[in-house]
Amino acid sequence: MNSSASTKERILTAAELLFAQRGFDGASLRQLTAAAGVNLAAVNYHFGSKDKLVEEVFRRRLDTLNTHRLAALSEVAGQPQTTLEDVLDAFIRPALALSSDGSGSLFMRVLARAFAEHDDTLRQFLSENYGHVMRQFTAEFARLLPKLSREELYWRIDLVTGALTHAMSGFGMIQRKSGVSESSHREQTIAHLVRFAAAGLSHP
Amino acid sequence: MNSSASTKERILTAAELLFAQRGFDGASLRQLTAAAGVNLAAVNYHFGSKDKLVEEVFRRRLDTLNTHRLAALSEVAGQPQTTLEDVLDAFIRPALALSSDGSGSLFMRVLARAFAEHDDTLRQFLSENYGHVMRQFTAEFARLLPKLSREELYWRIDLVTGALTHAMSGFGMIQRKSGVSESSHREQTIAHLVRFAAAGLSHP
DNA sequence: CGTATGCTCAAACGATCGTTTGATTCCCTG
DNA sequence: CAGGGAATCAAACGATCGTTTGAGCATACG
Repeated sequence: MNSSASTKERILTAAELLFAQRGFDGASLRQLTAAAGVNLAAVNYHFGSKDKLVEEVFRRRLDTLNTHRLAALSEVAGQPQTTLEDVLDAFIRPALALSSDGSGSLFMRVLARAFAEHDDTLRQFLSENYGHVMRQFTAEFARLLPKLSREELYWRIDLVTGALTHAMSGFGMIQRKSGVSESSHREQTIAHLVRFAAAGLSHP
Repeated sequence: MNSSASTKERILTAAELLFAQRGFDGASLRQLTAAAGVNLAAVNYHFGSKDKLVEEVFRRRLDTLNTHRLAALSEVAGQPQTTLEDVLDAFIRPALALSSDGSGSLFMRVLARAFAEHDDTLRQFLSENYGHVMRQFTAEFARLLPKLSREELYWRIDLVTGALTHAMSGFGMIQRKSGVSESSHREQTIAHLVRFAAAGLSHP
């Protein structure tokens, strides 16, 4: 099937699918390696352990996602004419671009699971490797919403994060009407999410 | 009968804690029964299986939660002077009352896990026992937001649901300042969530 | 050609899982 | 007080888990 791809890539792709469908505990290495068409021992050979494989699944997607997010943010951050919607667009658009890129949509489901799991090891891994992204966006939100107290801002960002994670984890299931192109459907979705988040962040 | 109810209750309480901490798959019946101080076989004796136990954990909380939500909704639904904030209060207040009631706060974490898991069996169970509540609230939202299309309304309700689930699942972790009573802290939290949800639902 | 190296393979490891069993204890009722 | 169903118990069941092993295969280099 995908015999052209490397063994590591096939494992990562199959892991992303099964982790999204059955969770990290629910997906066994035997199901996983069978779906990838590789030997059972290949996971421990190439990744060391199942936990390391989980981290690699995150790393592969988050590296590109955060690069795109920071690139988009750097184009609007600190500039006087920048609006709240611009910053939110920089945060949301790369995630939805990932969702529409082949199997990447499954990754948002995996990310939503990681949020629901309150596993300390996984949270620490995510915080260490990608906390700086949220910090940069938070700083820009604080600049654009100077009337909000720090506590109030954190509250609203947390609520927006929950809404966006919830929505984007189910994005693959939202059927677009026939006659509407993929890109225009995505643009509509981005507009929905950006307006909702802007209203939730900036309401009096 | 009384001693069996005690055993059942202790199992349910321990299950709620461990399901919130480690997930449905992650929490084993041996950890669970040890924490409850009962024999391993007690789960299968009283509930039939682990899956039935999971359903009972949901049923115990959702029965009272839904009753309180519908009771609060019936006091404001359909009346001309009712505001969007009133309906949201009827939805949010019972959930936070549950959260501050002893170990009930853990249940919101369990509920957040159930949302993240896309398990069909669990979703069907929740839909059967929970669906009519959301339908009644949705009807009232539609009445108060007549300018929104059906599709747009569903979008916003889904986003609000994600935000509230995310926030309330972490409610137990939010430290209230010293000198602030439990009830006033809860009132502040309710006010935060209601205003955020109202802004997200009703923005132009 | 010979051999070293990276990779794949079937097989087995010990641990833990949910569930079942059969004996034993408890408690209510006649 | 005696009998019987409900509840609890230790123990074991088969299945499945993540991981390890050591032999076998491939390709590249001296």
